[in-house]
Amino acid sequence: MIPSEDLLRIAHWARLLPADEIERARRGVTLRTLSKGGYLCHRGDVLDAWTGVISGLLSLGSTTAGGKSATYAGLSPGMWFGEGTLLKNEPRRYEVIALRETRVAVMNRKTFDWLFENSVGFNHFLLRQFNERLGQFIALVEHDRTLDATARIARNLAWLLNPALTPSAGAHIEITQEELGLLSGLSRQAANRALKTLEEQCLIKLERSGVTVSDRGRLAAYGD
DNA sequence: GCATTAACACGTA
DNA sequence: TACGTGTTAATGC
Repeated sequence: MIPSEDLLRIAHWARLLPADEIERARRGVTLRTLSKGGYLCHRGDVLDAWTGVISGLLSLGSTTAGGKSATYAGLSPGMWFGEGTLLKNEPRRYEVIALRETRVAVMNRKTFDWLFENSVGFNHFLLRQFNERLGQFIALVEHDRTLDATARIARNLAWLLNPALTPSAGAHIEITQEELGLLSGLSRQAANRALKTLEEQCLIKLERSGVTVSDRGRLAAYGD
């Protein structure tokens, strides 16, 4: 259980809810810290919770039988995820790993179900989030085969800062080039080259342990 | 050709 | 000192 002020700070969707629903929500949320490399869940786990990233960075991906790992998306502060698994009541299909020490907020299933059944504001948020994710998925199947390293980095960066999913995030994100490489399936060196290319085109500004995006629209459409 | 790993130099927290 | 970054060299598909 966490105070209402904390919930409002870490969960932008809470602002869509009336006071009584915020009260209900905060009672079902606990905080947890994952250390670097730690698993939030493995593939096949039944994780009975909905999760929000407070600080740090998570990667969502899978590992093949051969031990090869693939990352599908980064989860940055402000993002909430896992609703698909909860609504379908099935095991997690992916694994979620902390790329660095990460604070998460965990909402238990009972609370999630109650909000889903009773809160109009909560459902508006879920629908909006589904819509945004569907848009990303469509873009992925449309262009994935032809994307080069620079475009993959550009897309991952744009996704991490999607204002519909992380309205609290500005144009700046704290992420190392190595972490961006992990998310994009590239080595640190290749990620560095791709980022330099994007910086030369004035789409981003590189900083130590961070990137500031100057033109998110062009970044998201890079390579199209 | 483009990506990967390994290695090293450099600046900063 | 440890870490993030920028670069180069050797190697693989």
